[in-house]
Amino acid sequence: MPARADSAWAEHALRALRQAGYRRGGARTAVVEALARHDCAVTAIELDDELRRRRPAVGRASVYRALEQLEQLGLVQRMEVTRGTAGYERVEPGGEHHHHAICRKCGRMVPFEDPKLERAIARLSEEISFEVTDHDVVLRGLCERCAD
Amino acid sequence: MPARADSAWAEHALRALRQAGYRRGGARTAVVEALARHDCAVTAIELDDELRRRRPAVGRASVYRALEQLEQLGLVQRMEVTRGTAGYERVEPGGEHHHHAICRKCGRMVPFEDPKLERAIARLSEEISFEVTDHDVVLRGLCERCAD
DNA sequence: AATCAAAATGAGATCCATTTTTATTTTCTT
DNA sequence: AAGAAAATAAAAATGGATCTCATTTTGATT
Repeated sequence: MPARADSAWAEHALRALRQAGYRRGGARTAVVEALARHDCAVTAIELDDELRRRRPAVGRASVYRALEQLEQLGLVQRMEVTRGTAGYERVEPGGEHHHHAICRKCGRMVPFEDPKLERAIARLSEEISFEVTDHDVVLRGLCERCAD
Repeated sequence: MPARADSAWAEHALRALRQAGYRRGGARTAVVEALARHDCAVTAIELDDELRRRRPAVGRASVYRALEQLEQLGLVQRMEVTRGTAGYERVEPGGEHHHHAICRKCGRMVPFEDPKLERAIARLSEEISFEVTDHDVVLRGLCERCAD
C-alpha cells in the first residue's frame, strides 16, 4: 500500500521526466506534486479543481498533458473509475502495485493486491502474441455499505 | 471462444429481458440481434451506425438504453476499448468468458481466456469485503503488427 | 375487438470529459 | 543577451454518452 503524500515518488517522477528529455515546467511539476499527495486514483477534473486556484493557475490542458506524459513513462496508471471518466494514480518505482474494486452504486474504490493474480497475468503476458506493457484489473460490485 | 452469430444467445437474452419485466420492443430486439452477430466487443456508435439505416430506424438513445439494460442483467459486458469509448459484448450463459489485450497503437483487440486467472480472481472476490459481481481484465501494449 | 395506462421509441438538444488550437511565456542552449 | 524549442493557459472544438419530450407501441382490461 503506497504511503500518503509520497514525496519520494514525486522526486522519482520529476527525475524520470527530466531524463526522458522534458524540460522543467511549473504546471507539470504541480501535477506531479498533486498526484504525490493522493494515495488513490484521482480524476483529471479533481486535479484541475485543485490546481486551477493556484498562483499561477494551472490550465486544464496542462493537467491532461502532464497526465498523459506520466502515463507514457509508466509513472502513473490510468483506469476508468466511473462511466466516461478516468482516474490516475501514481505507480511506485518498486513495481508493486494494486488494483481496485469499485462499487457500482456509490463509486467507492477499494484497493487490493494479490501476488497470485499478478503471477497469472505475468505468465499470460508471455504466452500471447502481444507485447504487453501494462494491465488493469477492475472488480465491480457492491461495497460493504451499499450491499443489500 | 464464442461462436459467430450466436442466435442461441439472442434467444437467451430476449427471454431474460421478458422475464425481467420488459415488454417486447423493436429497437431493443434489433440491438440484441446485432450483438448476437458480433463475436467481439462493439461500440455503441458502431451499433448505432448499423441500426440507424434500418427500416424502421433505431434511434441512438434506444441503443444506449438497450445496452444499459442488457448490462444490468448481466447479458452483456461493458469495457473501455479506447480512451473514452466503451465496447459491449455478449456474455455467454455458461459463464465462460474471455478478456482482451488491446493495442495502444491501432486499437486492435485480441481476446484470450485463462482458467488460472479466473481462479485467482474468484478466490480474491471471496476474500475482500466487497460483493463482487463482475470483473474486467485488460492487457495493454502493442499487437504483433504494431510492435517495433 | 376497443380502450387505455404504462412502457418503449426516435430525434434532437444537451452534457461533460477530453482534445485541439493558438497566442503567449518560459526554458535552456549558444 | 538572443533565439529556437518547449511549455503553458485560455478558449474553442470534439465526440461519446445522456436527457427530454412528443409520439408510437405494447399488453392488460374491458
